Amino acid sequence: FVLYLNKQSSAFFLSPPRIKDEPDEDGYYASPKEDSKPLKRPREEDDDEYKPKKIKTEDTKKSKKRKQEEEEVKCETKRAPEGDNKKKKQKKEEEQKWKWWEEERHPEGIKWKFLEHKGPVFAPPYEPLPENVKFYYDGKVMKLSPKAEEVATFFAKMLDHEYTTKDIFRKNFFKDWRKEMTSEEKSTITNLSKCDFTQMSQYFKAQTEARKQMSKEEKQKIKEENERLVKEYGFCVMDNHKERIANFKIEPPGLFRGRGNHPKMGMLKRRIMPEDIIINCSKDSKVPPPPPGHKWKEVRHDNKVTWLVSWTENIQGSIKYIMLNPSSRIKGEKDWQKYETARRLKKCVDKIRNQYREDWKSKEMKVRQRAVALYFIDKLALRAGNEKEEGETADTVGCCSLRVEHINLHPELDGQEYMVEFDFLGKDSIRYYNKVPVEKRVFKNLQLFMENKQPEDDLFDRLNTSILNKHLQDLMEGLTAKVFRTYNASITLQQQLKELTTPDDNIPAKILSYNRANRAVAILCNHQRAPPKTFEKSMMNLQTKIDAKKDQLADARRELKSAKADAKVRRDEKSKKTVESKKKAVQRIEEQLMKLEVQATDREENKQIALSTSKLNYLDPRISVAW
DNA sequence: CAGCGCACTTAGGAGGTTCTCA
DNA sequence: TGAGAACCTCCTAAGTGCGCTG
Repeated sequence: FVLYLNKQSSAFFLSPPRIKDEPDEDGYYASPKEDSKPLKRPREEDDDEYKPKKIKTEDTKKSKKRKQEEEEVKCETKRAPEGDNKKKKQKKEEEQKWKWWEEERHPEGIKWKFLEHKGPVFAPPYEPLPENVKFYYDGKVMKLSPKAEEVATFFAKMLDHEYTTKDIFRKNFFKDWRKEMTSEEKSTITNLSKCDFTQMSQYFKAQTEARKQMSKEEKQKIKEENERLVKEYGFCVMDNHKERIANFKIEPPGLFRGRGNHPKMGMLKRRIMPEDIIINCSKDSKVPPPPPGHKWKEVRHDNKVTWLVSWTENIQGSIKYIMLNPSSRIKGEKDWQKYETARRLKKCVDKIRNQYREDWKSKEMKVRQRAVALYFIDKLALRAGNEKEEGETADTVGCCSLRVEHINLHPELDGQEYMVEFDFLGKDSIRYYNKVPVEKRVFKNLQLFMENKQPEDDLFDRLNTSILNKHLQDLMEGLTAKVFRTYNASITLQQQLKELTTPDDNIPAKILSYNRANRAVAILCNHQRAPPKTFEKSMMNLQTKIDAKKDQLADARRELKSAKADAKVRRDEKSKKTVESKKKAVQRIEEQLMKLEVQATDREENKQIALSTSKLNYLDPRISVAW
């Protein structure tokens, strides 16, 4: 079953249950028996460590003992006298007793004690085009300076992409390209439309093709070379453990590809040099040397953060980081904490729901807006919706940043009362479109919030994420808007799995059920994907197969019928046997048909839905394991 | 309490690799 | 065995949320 889960969540299967991982009163996270044993994480300094194949289980006695100890800690906490400060202090002490596999936990805020790494891998230097690949301006051959040529190749490589037809993209690109030109080039090249990149484009296409056509040995060689690079730079040592680094390669230069309608699309992402790089490692480690003839921007020793390398990117001026792989302790632990917070929310979510329902009646506008927004976040799993700088990014919104133009109120629609129609672009400019019936009070409140406002005005003008999260913090320690998404995603999976699966289903049916449960979550979270380019065709192929199977089935049935009739007349062993084999054939074909139909359903339902994001980030893996 | 910087999580697309089935 | 589908990994953009400052 582990195969159905993304490998990147694998840290979970290896993490010892530090507090009781037992089902609560509703059977939430009911674990199989084996699950209660602590699982040992192989810690040899092994090249394969990041994808451990064997999971050793610790001996049961020891685990029982540990469990008892943890239980005692818990009980003590429970018996502890009330009083916030004391409670908090005790909680901190309790936290300090937790272990990440027989290890001391760091004091709060400290992320590591020792960190050593080899530094980043820089993008390969630019290789000038061969002489025979020409660039034409206004129909005439033109030899570009290396710098201008490099930037031109970025554009040429994207020529087939829709991006290069967009006005903003072209404008931004041309502006930044001109900055890289010599004054001579600048005076000649004044119009992008007169630039002919086709030879460059063809050259790169030929290269891609050649790469595809390479022999097995050559491909193997490249693969080995990559593996060597990973071996050398892809790992670091953090607190006695060798850990895999997620992105040890510095992003190569290129043209910025924003998502959606991004005002900066096409701008030049400049090459990152060692002089841009900040190295973070521990004082007592071997500091990675900068490339010969270069210097780092800075070397620091900050153990309150998890990153190894950072630099400032030139498009938005934001900081980029090199951090560890999801299989690392530091990421896995954080991930686990996230799901534990979601589990804590489960315990008080009813109270919170009652509270926000009460708040819909509040005399204070601010409180009402907060309550309605929270209702949306809870019911529809919307994102928080931080403010963003206007004109710097694509125009997308979340809950708190919804504008009047993003919703439509229908007192009645499709035979239902109090319908709200949402239509806005969310993260990554993915459209959120949904029609939902809401409670009358919510509907009336929305009417109130929209009164005397322009379409481009904020729906929740007295609210932002910081106000909302401060309120949530008061309701439960560690509660923020995003916790609702995690909680509702995981609980939906659990409920759907329970509802959709029957123990005696066959395997394809169970897979379909699991995918359907996963799909319910993906729909809730609005995780979409572009339908595969060959979707229609592949669907048609499948349908042809199904039709053929159906014909085959009809034939087989007919044959069975005639065999039966035959057997009735002849009454001999041979004809009886024929009937039996024909029967089996019908059965087999029926099964095959069923399998195909299940496949078709699964694929059709999955056309525009991406299951991976929820699997990776929202579904507590323990639910899947338990199922 | 606004505004900003920083750190970290969540996201879809591209493109390569592996699997499946006729 | 080969084509096409499915899957996986990498890449990097785009979110969330916290803490500091004035």
